[in-house]
Amino acid sequence: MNWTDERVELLRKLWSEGLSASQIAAQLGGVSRNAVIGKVHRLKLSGRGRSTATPARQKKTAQGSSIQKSVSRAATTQRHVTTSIGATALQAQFDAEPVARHYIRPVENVVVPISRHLQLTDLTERTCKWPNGDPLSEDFNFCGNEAAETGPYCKYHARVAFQPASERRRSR
DNA sequence: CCCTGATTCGC
DNA sequence: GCGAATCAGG
Repeated sequence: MNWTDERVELLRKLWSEGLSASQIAAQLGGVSRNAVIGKVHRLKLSGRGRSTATPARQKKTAQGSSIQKSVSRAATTQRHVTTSIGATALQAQFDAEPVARHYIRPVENVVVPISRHLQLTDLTERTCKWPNGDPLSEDFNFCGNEAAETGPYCKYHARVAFQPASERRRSR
């Protein structure tokens, strides 16, 4: 899979929108999240808004090769920045979301991979059975992507179904 | 355990 | 340039 102009453009867009590398990889298709991250770095747009302010690291010993123990941590200008990180009150303002407002909400804030339009009769044991839309509606369909052995859903839908806590960390 | 991005390095 | 493997952290 090459990085065509369109794909790079999409990558840029999604990345700037704050999507995670794995999500972007899922949308682009045919690439791993590592590929996305690698590309992001190559494009020099690693620092997005913020989220994982991971400090530069320096390790890694190639795969079972030489053991480079670079112990160069001497010249570290220690600065005691008086970070006044507001121990922000946990009470954020929760917008009261009337359930009856716009009830046809797109399911999740998580971007779904390809989302095919499979009908109920098209489902097999290996297809993700994540429902899209209103079951009573005509355009109701299923994800249909490859489902994991661990469940009826594909990797991404399984995530949105079972782990809302993990990613709620990052503020959209 | 799940996930995230960051880095290195062989290709 | 590409991305798997790995690392480091939440």
